[in-house]
Amino acid sequence: MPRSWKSPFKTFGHCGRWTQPRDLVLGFLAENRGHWSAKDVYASLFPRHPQISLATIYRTLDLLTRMGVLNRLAMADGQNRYEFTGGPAENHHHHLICTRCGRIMDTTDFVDEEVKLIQLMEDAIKEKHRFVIEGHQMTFYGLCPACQQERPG
Amino acid sequence: MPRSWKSPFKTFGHCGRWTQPRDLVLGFLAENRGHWSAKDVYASLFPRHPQISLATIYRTLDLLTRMGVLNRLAMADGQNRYEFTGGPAENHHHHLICTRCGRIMDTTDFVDEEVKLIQLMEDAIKEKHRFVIEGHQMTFYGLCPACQQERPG
DNA sequence: TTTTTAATGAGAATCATTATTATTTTAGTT
DNA sequence: AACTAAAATAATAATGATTCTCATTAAAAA
Repeated sequence: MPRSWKSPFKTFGHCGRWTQPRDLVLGFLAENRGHWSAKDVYASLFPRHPQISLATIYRTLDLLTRMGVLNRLAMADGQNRYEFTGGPAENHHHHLICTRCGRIMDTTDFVDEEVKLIQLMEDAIKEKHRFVIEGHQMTFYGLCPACQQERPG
Repeated sequence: MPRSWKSPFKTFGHCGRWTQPRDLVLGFLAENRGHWSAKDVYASLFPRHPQISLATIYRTLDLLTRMGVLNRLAMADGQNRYEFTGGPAENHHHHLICTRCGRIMDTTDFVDEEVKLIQLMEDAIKEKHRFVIEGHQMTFYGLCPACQQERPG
């Protein structure tokens, strides 16, 4: 029986079989840039695809992360969140996390300067700690605009 | 009844009542610099203080984090880890996390340059995103020396 | 010492994630 | 298009970290 769906994402590297659930999960994350939990993805797919199981969402998010297509963010509340990695151009950004409401914002400020410094740091770390670096993350913690109002001085 | 223990940590700011479990938890983290999970702390205290409950460890780690005495690290495996914040001098470091075995190493390379850049970034972020920054974290992911040997190619 | 009330211990409950297993699909082959 | 072997899935149980509940204990103040 022929498939009833077409994938625009089959060009990704080897990942076993490309199935409809995998396609839907990746499609959601590629088309909705942001930082999504497994439950977010599940809830977004549920109306049109109620048969897809939460376990499959987890498996797929893990697979796509291992493939480098998604980026996993460990949050202090114990939920992981995932974001579409994108091409090299849009790839490089960092996060602002509100310590009050948990909101995550992206920032791309001073990327050029940062890339230069990171390069220096990575070389030094490789030399000194014999640690081979594959990636890095910068996270700023503080208060988002909405929460600044609500917290007493 | 007089207390049977003396705290060297009573100088910390307001935190309600300073109790023996709180003292023991803080004592452990202050004297054993590293990145410890709640269970690590529980296991370390158990031999001499088996009556202290895991729930109290969690409550205390959270309290000390909110006080700024500890720093909470969210790990991808869903476990939080805690480190003693220390004074301003030793305060500033970042983490190397091995993506294979989970080992965490500290690094203090290029702190001066990094502090300068971070200051620029924070100002820009405050201006542009109206986000008030209280702290930041840099994390490098890669392979620790031991795991470089074991991973093929 | 008495009193007030925050903090604790024990264990149940919750929440995110992973494992199990029978069934369904994919993708390659006729 | 049908056949087949292996991979992936759905459903649900199991796990593991963390939080909650509540009766009891202990800290700090009077």
